[in-house]
Amino acid sequence: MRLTREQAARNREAIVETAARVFRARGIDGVGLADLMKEAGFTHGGFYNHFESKEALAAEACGAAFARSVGGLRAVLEAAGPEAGRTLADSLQGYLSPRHRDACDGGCPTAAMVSDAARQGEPIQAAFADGIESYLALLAGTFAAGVAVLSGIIGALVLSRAVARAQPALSDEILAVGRRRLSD
Amino acid sequence: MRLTREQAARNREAIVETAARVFRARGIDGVGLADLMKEAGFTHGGFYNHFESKEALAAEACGAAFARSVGGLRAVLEAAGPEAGRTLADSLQGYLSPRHRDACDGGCPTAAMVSDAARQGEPIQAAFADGIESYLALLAGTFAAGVAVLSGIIGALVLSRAVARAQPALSDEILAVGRRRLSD
DNA sequence: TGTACATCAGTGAACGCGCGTTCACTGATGTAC
DNA sequence: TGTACATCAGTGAACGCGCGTTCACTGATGTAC
Repeated sequence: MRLTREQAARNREAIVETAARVFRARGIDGVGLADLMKEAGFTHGGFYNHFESKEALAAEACGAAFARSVGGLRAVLEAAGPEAGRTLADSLQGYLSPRHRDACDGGCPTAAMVSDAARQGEPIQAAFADGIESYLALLAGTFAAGVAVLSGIIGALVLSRAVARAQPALSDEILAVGRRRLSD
Repeated sequence: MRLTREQAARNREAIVETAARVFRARGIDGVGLADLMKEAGFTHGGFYNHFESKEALAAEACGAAFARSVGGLRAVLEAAGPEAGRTLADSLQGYLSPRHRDACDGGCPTAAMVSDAARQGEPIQAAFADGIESYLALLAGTFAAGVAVLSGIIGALVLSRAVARAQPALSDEILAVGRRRLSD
């Protein structure tokens, strides 16, 4: 049953991508390795052929989620690739859209996992710190301006998600106010 | 071993208060009922004498945490009780202090549990919605102004917590920028 | 007011289940000759 | 280039453990007479 090195690497990557998705949707502690491996198309026994521990995978998955997310923002700013027509303003409006609110698994890793991150150890928080620093550097000219924008949109998004099931109208209003503030 | 009604009510309250504390610190899914009951001073078998399920307790504990938190803010605004000397500005500065960042268990329940809340069902999100609406109503004259203030401070606090263990200096800077913005 | 009994908040053991992790095994790939 | 063997990414069962929840039991409180 031994696979080619290329296939093994592809399988490993599939596990990381799956983890990046399900950890955002259900939380790092909310997903078991058996479930995760099944979702990636494997049995769970093989997990330790690729990763030292669940925490190691989680750190890598957070890193991958941030890399993709930061890459998307960078593409918009450079007006390159498939994002050529989009502006930063479009991206920020999209960030505070009901669509993004309702799709944690492909969205901003910070918004999806902040309170998890606060309880995790150094390896996972390091992935967050790298990602957040990249955002801050890209978002505005100064550190302070970056913090202002990032805190505002993340705060509004997490608030809207925290009340979405109980008070959908309140959730929508919070997003709408956030979007309106961005265009000032 | 039957207790007086008063004692039973006090014990129940102790469980709720303990839950409000440990759920904020370690997450709702991060604490088991056995641990929680032990911390409150009981064996875990008696849990179901007081609550229908862990989720029911969690909803009540979130409600209690919000009630205390909102009550504190209201006391400041009315300049009443032991908070008579504090201003709203003091409170907001304190919200973005390293002290509040490092003490999830007694602090703002929204900041401590937002990403948990996003994954929970209606009963828990209802407690969040009530709490957040109270904050919005108290914080500023208009709904939009309330959303702006609340998103900004919650966003900054959760960001600072997510990177605190990996990059303490970055965490401090995020808080400092947040505080500076408040005094503009 | 005093007695007899039902109530119920505790205790502690147990339930089935899923968790992260380990392990013996398989068999095609990769390597050494 | 062909053959023999070591490597290792898979499989599937098992490990001890803690989870939420249930239950039989205890004995002081609360209630009915």
